[in-house]
Amino acid sequence: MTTKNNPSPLSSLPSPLSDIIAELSWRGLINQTTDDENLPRLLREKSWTVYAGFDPTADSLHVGHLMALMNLRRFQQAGHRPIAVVGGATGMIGDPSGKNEERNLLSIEDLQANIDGMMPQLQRFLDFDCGPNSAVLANNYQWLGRFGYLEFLRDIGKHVPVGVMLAKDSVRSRLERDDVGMSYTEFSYMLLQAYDFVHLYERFGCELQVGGSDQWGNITAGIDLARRLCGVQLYGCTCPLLTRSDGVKMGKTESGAIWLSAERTSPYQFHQYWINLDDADVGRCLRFFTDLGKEEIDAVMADHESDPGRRAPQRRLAVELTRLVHGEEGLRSAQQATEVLFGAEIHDLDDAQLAGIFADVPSKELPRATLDGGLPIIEAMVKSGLCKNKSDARRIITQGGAYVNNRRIEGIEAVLDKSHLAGETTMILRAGKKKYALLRFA
RNA sequence: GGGGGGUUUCCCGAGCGGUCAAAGGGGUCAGACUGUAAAUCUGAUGGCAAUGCCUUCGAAGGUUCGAAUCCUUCACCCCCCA
Repeated sequence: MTTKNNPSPLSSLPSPLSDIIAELSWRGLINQTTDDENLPRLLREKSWTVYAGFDPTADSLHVGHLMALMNLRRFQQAGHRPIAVVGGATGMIGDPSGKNEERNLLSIEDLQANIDGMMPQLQRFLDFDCGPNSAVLANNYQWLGRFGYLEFLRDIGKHVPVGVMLAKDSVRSRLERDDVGMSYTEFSYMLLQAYDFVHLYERFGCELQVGGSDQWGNITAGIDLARRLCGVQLYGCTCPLLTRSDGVKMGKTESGAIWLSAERTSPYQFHQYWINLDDADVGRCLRFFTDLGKEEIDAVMADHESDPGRRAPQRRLAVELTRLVHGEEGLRSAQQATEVLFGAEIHDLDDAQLAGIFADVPSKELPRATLDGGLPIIEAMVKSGLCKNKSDARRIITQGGAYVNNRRIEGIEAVLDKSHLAGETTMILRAGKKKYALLRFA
């Protein structure tokens, strides 16, 4: 996160207790609920407390977490109270749901670092100062950490039939495989999450848990436990797993996940990811990830039909999401870099533009003297990080994919000198259509 | 315990003494067309001081002028009979 803690305004709140299920439903955000019949009505009758959990598997959230986060946010906008739970305890165990092999345990230090990284990100999406439905941020280590093993077995484990646990998808799919197994530790994971739900019910009156479709088993485990332990009926609601039209998990690229932290994925890269989204996916993403209403999304998509070349929905999506995740500042720098890089041939850059670009686009600094004798283009491509070695650079140049300041370089013998500087000290290299890097000669 | 099959370049998968940096496909990358889209077409896809040199075909040795290909040992995987 580049900018401060000002979650974008929730002032445009729909009137309290609008029909949240209907809202999620037209957005395509409901995979299943535990009570299709009554939940919509119940959620209109009073303000609920709703929770979603996030295990600290990395020091940043990524696009894959966005759905659940936006869900919590929408519940808050609809007048409910969201609780974002960081899995300080559950993260120590590892959720087997959706995983096809046993995971390595994280060290306590790593876990803490991950929690520290995720907390402020979670805060961006929710409003912590809006009266009775102000968001709550919690760490389940606070209540799970103090449990003794025997105590847990007596108080919690006694109420959970193993038959039911074995029937859960997350367990069954693992047991059916003969190449991997499942440890007792991971098997127990669902009990911890089940108890989370019970605890949040007792402590905050939380009656609804939301999450991805892979969380269904864990959510229903919590509901069962609450029924046995407290004699109450809790509810669950899952959203679909988000994949792109080509089957790849949304937010995954060749080079890894798209993160929400500016250190891992710069605002520019983040912005670019959405700009480059397939036409086939962009409509869904607008519904999933933005606060835009139905009319507005329909309008943008209609615009796209009549003039696809403008790629209005991708641009709109990129703007909305970059602003939400990186703030106005991050958005501005991403847009500025985009404008310069994807514009025409680059001649003169002013300092303001440079500052914006340098923050975000991969850049390398080289001694100014490098230019005196001339810098072979092959070397420049490698030094900038655009090409992984000289053969690679040769290939790209030969095939016509190398550009300096948006002007194609012809011939692998080309040598760069001061005349190639786009500004005082900077050259803009490009490999292919959209991979940029800056070289600064200081 | 006995018998058989396998391990190949990012992945799948051919090759079974020289013509093998290794077919084919997938992926990836670049180009053309477009729209920083998709589809399609074209090309590239071990490295380097580059018409040559070096490293690669599970690991280590060996045979040979020459080994991914043959032999030996080891490791891992699969199948069949116990």
